[in-house]
Amino acid sequence: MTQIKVPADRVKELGGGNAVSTINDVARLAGVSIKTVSRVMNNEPNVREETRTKVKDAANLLHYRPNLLARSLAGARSFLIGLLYDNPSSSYVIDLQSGVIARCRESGYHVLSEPQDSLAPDLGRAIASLLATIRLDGVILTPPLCDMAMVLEAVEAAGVPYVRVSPYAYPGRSAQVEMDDSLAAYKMTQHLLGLGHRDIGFVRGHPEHGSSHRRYEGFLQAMNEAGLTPRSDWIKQGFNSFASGIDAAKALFETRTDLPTALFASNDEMAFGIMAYAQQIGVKIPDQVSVVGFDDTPGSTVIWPHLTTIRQPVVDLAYAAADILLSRANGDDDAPVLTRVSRLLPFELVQRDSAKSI
Amino acid sequence: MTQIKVPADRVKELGGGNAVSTINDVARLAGVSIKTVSRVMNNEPNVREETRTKVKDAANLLHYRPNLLARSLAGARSFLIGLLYDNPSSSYVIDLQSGVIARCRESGYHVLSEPQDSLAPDLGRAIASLLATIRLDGVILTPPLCDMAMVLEAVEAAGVPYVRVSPYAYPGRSAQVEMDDSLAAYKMTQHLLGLGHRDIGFVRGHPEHGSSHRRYEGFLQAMNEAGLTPRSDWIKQGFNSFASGIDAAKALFETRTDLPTALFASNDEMAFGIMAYAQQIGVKIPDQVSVVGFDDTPGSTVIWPHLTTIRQPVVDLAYAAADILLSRANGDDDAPVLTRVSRLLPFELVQRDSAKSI
DNA sequence: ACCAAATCTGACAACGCTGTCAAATAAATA
DNA sequence: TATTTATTTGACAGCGTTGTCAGATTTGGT
Repeated sequence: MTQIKVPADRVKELGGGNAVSTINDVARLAGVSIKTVSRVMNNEPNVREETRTKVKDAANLLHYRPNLLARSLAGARSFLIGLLYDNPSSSYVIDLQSGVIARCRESGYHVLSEPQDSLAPDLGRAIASLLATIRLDGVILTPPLCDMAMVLEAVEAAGVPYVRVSPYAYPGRSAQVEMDDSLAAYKMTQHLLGLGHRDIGFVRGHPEHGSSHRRYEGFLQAMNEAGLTPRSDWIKQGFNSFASGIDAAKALFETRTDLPTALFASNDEMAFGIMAYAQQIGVKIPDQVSVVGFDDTPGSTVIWPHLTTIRQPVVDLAYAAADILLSRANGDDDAPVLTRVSRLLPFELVQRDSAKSI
Repeated sequence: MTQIKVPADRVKELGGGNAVSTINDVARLAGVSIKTVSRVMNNEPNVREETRTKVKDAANLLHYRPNLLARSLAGARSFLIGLLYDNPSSSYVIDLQSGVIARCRESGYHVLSEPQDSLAPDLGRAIASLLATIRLDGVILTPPLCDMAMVLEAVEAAGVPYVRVSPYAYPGRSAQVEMDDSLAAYKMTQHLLGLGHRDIGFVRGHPEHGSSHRRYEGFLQAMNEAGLTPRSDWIKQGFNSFASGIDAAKALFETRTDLPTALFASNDEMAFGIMAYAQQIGVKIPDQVSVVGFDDTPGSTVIWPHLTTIRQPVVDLAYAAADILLSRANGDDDAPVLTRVSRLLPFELVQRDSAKSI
């Protein structure tokens, strides 16, 4: 296979040693021009098969890896994707990051993690500055950043393609990936109904969060379709935190007699709060009250009983987001339609032990 | 202040428009050479104050940001730090990442997050390849990667400075940051002792994990110093998982009569398992048995009662690791001593509700 | 065997910046 | 004032790639 006839010791001299070898080393060893090496490394057409193997062999011999920075500078692509986020839960961010990185690796891309302060007044400038400093091939925006005009404007002004994950503001303004929060809440409610529950309470999520409204809608719809009208004193406003779950539980359980048989919390954290409080005052879960959450955070298998909840496909969402960016960056550049694609990913209702039939 | 006399419309023509402006635009606008602009942007000495402001004004006017990629290619630094990790818990990784990013931002650096598969046989090659592709200015290695010979060799071969976070293998081989696991376990045990406990059990951590041994040592030392000999049937081997915590609890609580009054789990996850099982079989925590953990994972304030545990300064550790790298990269390049520095950071015993006095 | 059309290949100029070194200018000294 | 010395500036050559375009080679059709 190795068709190169070069004295073995020449290899070292050409860069096989400690220093990283460059395209020039490979070209010299293979006896071709650097441009041809470039063609081979980028799988470009119009290279004779014989030449191609010659170059590949030389590259392998020298452990040659094209320098990403040089490629970016010379070419149109930077092989860098930016992930902009602002702190939601750590597991959310990590899942997001895993998904993005997984997809990026498939295409030789790398990921720059750039947490931002969504409360900073100069957020727009910070992002503009970032994008001016590093010409990213794409940016992935997550809540709450993906719903902020300032952010969208900065990214658009820089002309960098972007995808939003689970956005709720400015629909249709960009490509996006999401799951159907409303349907998931609908299904969860149906699940509770199927378990025989009729007296179902709901703890609403943070009103600033788009998904909170969608989840509540899904709940209402399922109830309506079952011919049930939720009791208003069993609907509580929470703020997605453990503490607000406790508060909601306090209010809900005030009268120790007139209790709902099931409680649907708009996110896991609040469900944890409810369960903690219930345990404190001796309300048995799920025997007296079934509790379900939403998100499937790591805590849901730590708490006892394990929480029945909705698993968001965060990794997949992130993978899909990166995929949109990369298939645009690699393949058809002339597919502006892709810019506005929207992908809807399936969720999963994971049944554990915090809800049981009545 | 603005000493530039250029017709306003010229600004646009020079790059104030949509396109990102380059060092050439600034040089032209300021009426100096690009080298002088470079000097100003890098805060190099030997530039007249007048010239400096002239350049700065021009740069501001054009919203000029030096292109990181070009800087890397031309200069000796890449302004990129790599964070290599392999999945421990998501909160651990996120904390790590936050700390690294925080420090990097102070110096205009960016972070490449590069999860690795520590079980992959070609891990060394993967890392070598990464380092050949992107000339990183430094790499941060976390457990378990920081204890693998293959990894260290790859990084050393590439000649990239690196810092290890909480390593246990190959002491002294590199710069490192860590906390004193042994001392922390010692203090926690003393805390339990101070609460009046004498019958203390211990659930050991994963034997492959260096910190597991240190934590156990700290426990033993405190017990010894108190003149106590731990009962061997109250020492259980766990594997850092929730499930192994349950298993340990099962064994420990088998005889419902002869129970320890306190249980020290080598990590939070196992403590959660213990608490879950205890709750199941009706053992009251902390009334009958006090339980403490180690790590202060997010779950510890979700579980009820909230867990008394040791807070690892993960963010600070990561910050310190990046700091070592950056002070080397920026300041004294001729400080090879720095290469082997070791920083020990303080932990914190956080008292919550899962342990009470006897 | 000859010419046009494909198919390969290479020279060379970017990309945007930093490093080197020499030239120009200002300050200090005699 | 004439020199020497320190300070400030700029020209220019890279850094390791890709893009452009022209030249060389092969292929296909008579």
